[in-house]
Amino acid sequence: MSDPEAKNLPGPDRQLGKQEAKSLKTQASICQATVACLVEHGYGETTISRVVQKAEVSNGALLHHFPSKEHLMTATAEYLLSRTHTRPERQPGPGDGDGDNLVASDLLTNWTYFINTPHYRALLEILIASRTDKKLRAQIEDTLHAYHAQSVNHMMATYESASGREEDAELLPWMSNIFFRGLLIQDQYSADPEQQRRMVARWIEIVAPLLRIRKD
Amino acid sequence: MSDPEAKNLPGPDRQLGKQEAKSLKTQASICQATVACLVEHGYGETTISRVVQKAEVSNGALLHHFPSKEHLMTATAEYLLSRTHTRPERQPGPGDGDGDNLVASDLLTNWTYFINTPHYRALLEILIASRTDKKLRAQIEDTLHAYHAQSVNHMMATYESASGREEDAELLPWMSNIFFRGLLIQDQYSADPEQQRRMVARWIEIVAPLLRIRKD
DNA sequence: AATTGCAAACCGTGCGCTCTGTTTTTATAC
DNA sequence: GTATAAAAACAGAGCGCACGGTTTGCAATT
Repeated sequence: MSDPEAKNLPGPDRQLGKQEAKSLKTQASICQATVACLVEHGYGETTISRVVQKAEVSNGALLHHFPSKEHLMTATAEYLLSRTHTRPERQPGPGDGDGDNLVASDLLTNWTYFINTPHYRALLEILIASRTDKKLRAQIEDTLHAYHAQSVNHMMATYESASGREEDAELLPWMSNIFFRGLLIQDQYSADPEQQRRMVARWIEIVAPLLRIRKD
Repeated sequence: MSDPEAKNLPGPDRQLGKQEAKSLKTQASICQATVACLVEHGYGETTISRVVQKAEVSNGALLHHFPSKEHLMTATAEYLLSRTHTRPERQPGPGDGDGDNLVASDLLTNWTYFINTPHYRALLEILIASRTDKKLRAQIEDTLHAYHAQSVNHMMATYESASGREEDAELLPWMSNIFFRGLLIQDQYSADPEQQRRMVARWIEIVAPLLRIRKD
């Protein structure tokens, strides 16, 4: 039983005792359950008792870690964003020689592996709810603004304008995000995946020639 | 808004007695109050009691006309759609000679006087809620599908492709709608109206050359 | 007389949240 | 090492409240 658990790992991971480890584990499983409920039932029907059931923890456990529903949602949003910041990097295919195809495949990757995913759907549920739920918004808006700023910075570091307009480098990627988001909302009630794919393709076809990947 | 024991008169305006007139008036004021609540508080916080308070009617009156919250929302959606189908027709300005400007001004009109309005925001609230609220969706999806079909028809009757692709006539106006919708959702938590205006302008600038107004 | 339009008290349910108790871990004294 | 206390991690019954919806009553209209 003599376990000197003082494994001084260098870096951000400190020595974490048994309690801390278990705590983090349950928190993670609660957040995952929240994500699942958001995807399956939407924000309005995501109740604490449902999350508790899904995560197979007790009511008390959840409220112990997240003292209110807003805290739970904020934590879940941060959980999602932390798993999201490491976007899948563009994998240049064999035939991607010129800049157009690079941008196009990057945008398509963004849609396929970043936006059109359960994780992003869950995040979008929280996002949409936070527009009108004032208590939630008060809790979460700092997180969302930070994410927004980071996204914009990432875009401007990745792209530059190929159309002769400097502003396009910031505008067009962000507009793509907005369009993709609109698609995600749209498709639920007029579900035609083929039409959706065509719209994504057309959008990329239009926007890609106006951008190129920044070299430096 | 169904009329159970209709007098089966051919004309749209029938003789309506005092009760019927009062009934319609109350229904309209309830729907207007619902719209106001949706815009101000969102779907989740739009409760029956709040609508009752706003409309200055009694609880019983509301539930008499709309036997459930879903019925109320469906009726409100139909109310909004009926006021919306008569979109403001394009008013060609003095300098709108060529087709590009016609399409551009049409799209801008669509954004300014149709989408970026309280009415459309309210409709969008119902739309978004109906994705995940199953009871609401069961009530309302026929209405929404009919609206969707009508919108597409209207588009295809209005525009034709100027890019050499037939599909653009259907695709691009619909993509504009989706983009505008995404903007509407976006702006609430990263409110920058100037940026919003720039995005609308840029999108129109990109899309307008690919379309032209159908002549026949 | 019968129906409709409306008023308002009332009720059942489910939600977020509190409260109390129990077990497990950790810090401290010996 | 052992004893002990403090604290943290749960578990679960239960509470207050607001919401959607029901019921009853009544006056105006037909």
